[in-house]
Amino acid sequence: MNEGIFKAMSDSTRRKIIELLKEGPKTAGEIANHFSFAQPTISRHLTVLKNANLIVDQKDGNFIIYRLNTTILQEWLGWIFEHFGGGDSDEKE
Amino acid sequence: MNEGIFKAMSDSTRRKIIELLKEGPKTAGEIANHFSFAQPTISRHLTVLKNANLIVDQKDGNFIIYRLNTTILQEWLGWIFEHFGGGDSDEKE
DNA sequence: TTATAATATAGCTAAATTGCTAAATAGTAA
DNA sequence: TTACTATTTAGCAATTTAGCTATATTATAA
Repeated sequence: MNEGIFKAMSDSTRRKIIELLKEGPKTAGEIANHFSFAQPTISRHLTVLKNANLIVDQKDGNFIIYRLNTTILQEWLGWIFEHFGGGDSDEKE
Repeated sequence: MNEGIFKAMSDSTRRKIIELLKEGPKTAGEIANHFSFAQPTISRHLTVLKNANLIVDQKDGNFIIYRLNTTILQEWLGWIFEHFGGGDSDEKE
C-alpha cells in the first residue's frame, strides 16, 4: 500500500519532480526541461509517480499537466512519522 | 547523501527491521527470527541499513547486536518534512 | 489532408536488487 | 584441539530498474 510510494520516492530524479510540482502544476515538457535525461525517461518517471498516486495528470490540448496529489503526500508523511518518528526505547542511554 | 537512506527505506522488510529496532537493540538472530526469509538474506538487509548509517552494530561475544541510529533517522525525517511537507502552491484551488 | 508538436509506449541493455544455498569467519565451550 | 553457534560473505538466478532510441498516439495548425 505504501510500497509504491516508498519505491517512487527512492529515486532522486523522482524526488526532484515532486519538489518541482510543489511549486505548482507543470506540463510533462516543462518537467522534462529541468533534467538532462531523454524525454521518454522522464515520462516513465512520471508514470511511476502516477502509479504511486503521488501525482495526477490532466490533458490540456496538446499538453499533459501534472500536479501533486497533496493528500497522498501528506498521508505518506503522516504514516512515516507514525512509524519512524517519535522516541525509541533507547532514549535514556 | 540521503540517497542511501531512501533506497534502504524502500524495502518493506528493512522498514520492518527499523520498526523492530525502535523497540530496542536486538541481535542479528533475533531480528532474523521475525521473518521467514533465510538468515543470510536478513543479514544482507542489515548490511544495507548499516551502509545507510541507519543502524549500528556492536559485537558481543558470539552475537552481533544491532541498534537504531536514532540521530540519522531523525535527520532523515527532518529532511523529508522540509522538502515534502508543508503547503504547496495549489492550496487555494 | 498533411505537417508539426507534445507526449507516451515498445523494446532493448546494463546494472542493481533480492532471494537462495554453500562456505567462510569468529567466538565459546568441551 | 575439536565441535558448536552466530553471523557474514560468496556466488548464483530471477526480477526490477533506469537509461536509451525508435515508434506510436493525439491534438493543433496550415
